[in-house]
Amino acid sequence: MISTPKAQNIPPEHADPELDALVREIIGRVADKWTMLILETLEEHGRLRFTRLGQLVGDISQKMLTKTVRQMEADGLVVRTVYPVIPPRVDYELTDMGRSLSAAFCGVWDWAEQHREAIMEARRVFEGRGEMG
Amino acid sequence: MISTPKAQNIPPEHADPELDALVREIIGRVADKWTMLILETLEEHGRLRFTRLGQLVGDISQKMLTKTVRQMEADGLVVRTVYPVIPPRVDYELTDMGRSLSAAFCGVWDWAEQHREAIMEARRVFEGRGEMG
DNA sequence: CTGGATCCTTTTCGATACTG
DNA sequence: CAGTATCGAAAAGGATCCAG
Repeated sequence: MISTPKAQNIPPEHADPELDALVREIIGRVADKWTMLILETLEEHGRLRFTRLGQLVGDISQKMLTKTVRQMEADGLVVRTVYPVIPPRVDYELTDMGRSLSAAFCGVWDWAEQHREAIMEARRVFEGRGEMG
Repeated sequence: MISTPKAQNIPPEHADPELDALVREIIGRVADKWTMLILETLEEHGRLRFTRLGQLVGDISQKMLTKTVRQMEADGLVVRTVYPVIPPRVDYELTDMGRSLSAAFCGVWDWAEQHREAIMEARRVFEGRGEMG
């Protein structure tokens, strides 16, 4: 690990180490492939059942779907509604906070779509220079 | 893995499976904790040397810093400048594309800062309900 | 100083089997 | 249907040593 000597000239607004650590932790959870995909799917399709959500997300294992959606529920991004019926039925839906995060991620999705060709080209150039494996 | 039967009513603009896969792959790479932190650090501080970049990013090992920054270079997000001096000096700087991605992520950083209290509260409530380990 | 190479631990993830 | 439990493969990540 790289040593951080004294954190010298940090601007006052970024000075609080605990707050910064919390924001980092949140980013670490939310800036996740599956979280983003599930967020987008629920934003687009609204309330969904477990299996249907998995189908629409795409290549996600049931294990990761369960885990991610639970974490999102714990963070207040989705609400989980269990119907006491047989066979069981569980619906997932974004909260207002979940929708606001989805909106915040819109810029990243747009960026990815708009720059996909430039990225492919950059990779070709990099490959051609013979660097990396 | 959850089976995706036929992908029935997908809107035409999201129909291309190859394009969608590519955008997904890009999201998978940029929606990464280290990538976001390095992006932010370079956006805020401008051109930086390897060690200094690591210090400013924070708790990152040299291995992950090297790996992430190489990947970002391959994708055209940063330029790496090697000075033929002893001891060696290598500078990292965002490209225009890197800066545009940083801008796209701004909304997510703002979201994390603005909702940190709501998230903590949601976690307390969830914990109190006794769900999850 | 900037990493590459190596070893080792931890975490992630998928596949499978099983339950209410 | 909506999970939980478990196993093993694979990837992420850290620590250390070494070279140009």
